[in-house]
Amino acid sequence: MSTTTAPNAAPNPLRMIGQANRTFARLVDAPLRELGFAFGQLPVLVSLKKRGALSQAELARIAQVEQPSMAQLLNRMERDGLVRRIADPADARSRLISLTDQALQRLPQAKAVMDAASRKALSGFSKPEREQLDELLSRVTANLDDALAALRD
Amino acid sequence: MSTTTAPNAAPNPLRMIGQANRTFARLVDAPLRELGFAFGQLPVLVSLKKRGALSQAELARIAQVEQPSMAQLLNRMERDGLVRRIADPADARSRLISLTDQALQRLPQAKAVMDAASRKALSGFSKPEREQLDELLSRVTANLDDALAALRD
DNA sequence: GCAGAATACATAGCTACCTATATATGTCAA
DNA sequence: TTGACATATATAGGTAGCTATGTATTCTGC
Repeated sequence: MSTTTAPNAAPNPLRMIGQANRTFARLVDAPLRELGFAFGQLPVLVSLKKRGALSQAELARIAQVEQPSMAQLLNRMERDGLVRRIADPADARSRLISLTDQALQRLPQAKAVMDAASRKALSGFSKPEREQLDELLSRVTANLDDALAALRD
Repeated sequence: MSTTTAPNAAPNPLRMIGQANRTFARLVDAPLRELGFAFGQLPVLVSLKKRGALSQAELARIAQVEQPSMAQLLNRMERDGLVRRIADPADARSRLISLTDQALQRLPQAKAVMDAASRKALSGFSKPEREQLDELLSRVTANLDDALAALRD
């Protein structure tokens, strides 16, 4: 009946999800910071590398965060020399975001850090188990997205 | 080849975990706020109800957050009249945290909000699927905790 | 061709985490 | 019994998200 490892009885999956998320972020924080990056920036960096210059709105949609969250993230990234915002010739409201050379050069190392942490998170998982986890998690996120969308009516 | 629902190709489980966590928090945010509570407070509230007055350090351990995170959370909870800090007669460094009557009265409704959101998140899951998810997630969190502990040597 | 709706972004202010570091108290061993 | 270490909390400053709201531009229907 001891609870040395699990301080709380109920293994609520949402509690574990929150815990996993924070622990993962802590795990990659220091090595990413050494490279000049931060945890939340990776989806932006990867998308910009893959797809070239994008608008803030597109980046927010890709990263699935709200527009002000993306605006602030890009502010920090611009401040840190990872990203440039240049006026969109086709739309005066918008600016196109693109990677700096520095970001482009160091991105592979950052991806390696993320991949290594992901591998650690899934160590001991067979391929069917990984697939099972992906499937169950995507059903959870779909359910949650539906429930949130139902509120926004 | 359209990507209307999933804007990003790779179904990285850690990405989905982050997404699930944020969507869950957004889902319960408004109803909890209406009750005078917030998302991060629930582990504290539940623990204090179950186990009586506890120190800040114990609460941090239970909620699995760092001590300064818990200190700030308790500051906000005290400000909002949910919690009291009284000097620990046995240790002048410490203060014991306890629930106010207001928090105690409204807590059942807050738990109902959380439970309803959890049920939504897991809707369509059979009992074996829920158990599978719990098991896979607890292995992920254990792996991540181990990896983080390995850094702290 | 223009008024109103929609869109793109910015800003303000909040929660909830984190690391690093400081301060006060307790504990224990020489 | 006192000095060194350990423990409990506080503070400073940062990231990353959120809602609500404001402003500038574009689009659209009449």
